Amino acid sequence: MSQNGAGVDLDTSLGYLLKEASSALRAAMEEVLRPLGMSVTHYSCLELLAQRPGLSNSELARGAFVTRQTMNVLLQALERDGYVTRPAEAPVGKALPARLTPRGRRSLEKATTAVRSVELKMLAGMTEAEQSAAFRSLRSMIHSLRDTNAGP
Amino acid sequence: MSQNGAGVDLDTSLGYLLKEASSALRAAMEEVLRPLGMSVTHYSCLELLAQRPGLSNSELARGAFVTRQTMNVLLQALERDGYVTRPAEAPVGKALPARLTPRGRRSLEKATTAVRSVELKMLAGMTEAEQSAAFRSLRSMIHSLRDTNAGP
DNA sequence: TGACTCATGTCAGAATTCTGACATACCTTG
DNA sequence: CAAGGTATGTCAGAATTCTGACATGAGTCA
Repeated sequence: MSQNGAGVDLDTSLGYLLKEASSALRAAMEEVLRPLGMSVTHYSCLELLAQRPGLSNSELARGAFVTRQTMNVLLQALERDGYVTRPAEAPVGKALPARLTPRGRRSLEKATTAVRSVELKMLAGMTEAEQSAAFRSLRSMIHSLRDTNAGP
Repeated sequence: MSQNGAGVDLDTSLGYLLKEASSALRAAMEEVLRPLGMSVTHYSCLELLAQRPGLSNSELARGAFVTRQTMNVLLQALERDGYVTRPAEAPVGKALPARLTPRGRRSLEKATTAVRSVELKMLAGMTEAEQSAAFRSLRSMIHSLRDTNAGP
């Protein structure tokens, strides 16, 4: 085990561990959201709108790490089901600012409770200092990976 | 900004940061693997086989965080194109141990070089101690999230 | 003013991944 | 030994997500 020195060695690869953790988190979130009939992207969209009302479709897409097109499909469904409202015309440009309806806010409440339990479980076993260290590490990774090829 | 105390607050959520980092890593890997005509799952499969020859389809699926069915589709393509070989009959049970062909090994070499550059870029700006801390943090998160509902 | 660039919303089709289901093989338990 | 439980490979269809493309609105610059 862990004999290969030339490769990337999955056992000691931070990238692999990152994917593993992310996968575990996603699975845990899906598990608690399924009883509420909500997907992770679905929840992410509502949570983003709760914290930053008026985000456009494209901004929501970036915040949820999906494409504009995917978020558009979701937003249309959320709008049709009365969780979200968008003006018929753009106040400026083409961007339509989306907002939660009372129904959307109510739906989000339960989901937030469920998701927070997952987040707490994930943080269990880590001291405050370790959590800070994790936070800094992830921020550093994200920063280093940004603009992979920003050459001339 | 960060005014909401009731929600999960994306700006301070380790879960959100985890997803962001994972997303950035995946994008960076896709970028360097695309010129080689290889997807991330494609690469993951080859890397797994290089480090643990004889893994079965199901084991590869778990290692690459996809379903058996998805990995099966990939494996059949890899076998058809001569990157991987599997015996016609299972030596024991139903599991077919897969192995890299010389061609598969050669293909993996270039990919590994590309992926390692991404991993190094991701680690840039972190001290050895910080890397260790990140490693421990991620391990802790994974452990805490395992077996969410293992109750009776 | 006019040409150019960039971001956005949206439609349509393709590609990928997943869920459901079935048959088979091993292992445990009584 | 028989029965139940678990794991595997695989097929088929559904659902999700992505890529490609187009038109529109706003800002930039000569």
